[in-house]
Amino acid sequence: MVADPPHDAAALRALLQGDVVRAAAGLVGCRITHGIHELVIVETEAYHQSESACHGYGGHTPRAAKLRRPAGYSYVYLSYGMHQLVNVVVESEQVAAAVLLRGAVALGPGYAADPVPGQVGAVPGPGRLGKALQVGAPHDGIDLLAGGSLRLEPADRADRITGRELRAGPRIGISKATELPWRFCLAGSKGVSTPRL
DNA sequence: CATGGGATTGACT
DNA sequence: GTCAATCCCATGC
Repeated sequence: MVADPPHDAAALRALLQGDVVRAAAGLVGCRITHGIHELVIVETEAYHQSESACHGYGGHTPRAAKLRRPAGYSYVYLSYGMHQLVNVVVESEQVAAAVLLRGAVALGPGYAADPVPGQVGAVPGPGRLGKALQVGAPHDGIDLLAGGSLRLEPADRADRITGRELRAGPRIGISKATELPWRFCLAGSKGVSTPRL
């Protein structure tokens, strides 16, 4: 499997409006920015209401409603009482689905722009990603495609992600629907959490 | 209304 | 490898 992230805003929006699994694969290589904090996404997981590991599984609960936002909105929630996990809501408002951002490589102040092997600024793990981005509860429900302070951006050609090897495997830290290979990561990136694929 | 289990991580044995 | 920290929310009485 080869990484092929969108390189312009229209392609990014179209990706997010489509299938959640393809969106998860396509977000690897895209950037997420919050003020001066800028990350290249290197690991993601797909979650869909049709499978039991998803927060939107099994009906219309308050939590599930957060996954039924328009494509491109954020879903940020507290895990284990201490980690802010960042998701990008995808597909339509009729469907509860989102992509969890699990790993990244930091750009910007103090970091070297080197998303692939040997890099500085690795941000492996969803908890670390939320912290590196400095997001929390106030950032839940934000339109990430609206050009605000917290925003999702297409892949930058300079990052040289397109064409690199993308690996798929089972999702991490869940006990249900573990058979689905819905975790995606950029091979060889130190921004990928353990266990590496 | 009370309870228990996480889409985790870092420190410690 | 094991464990605690810490809180939202789904589930069950």
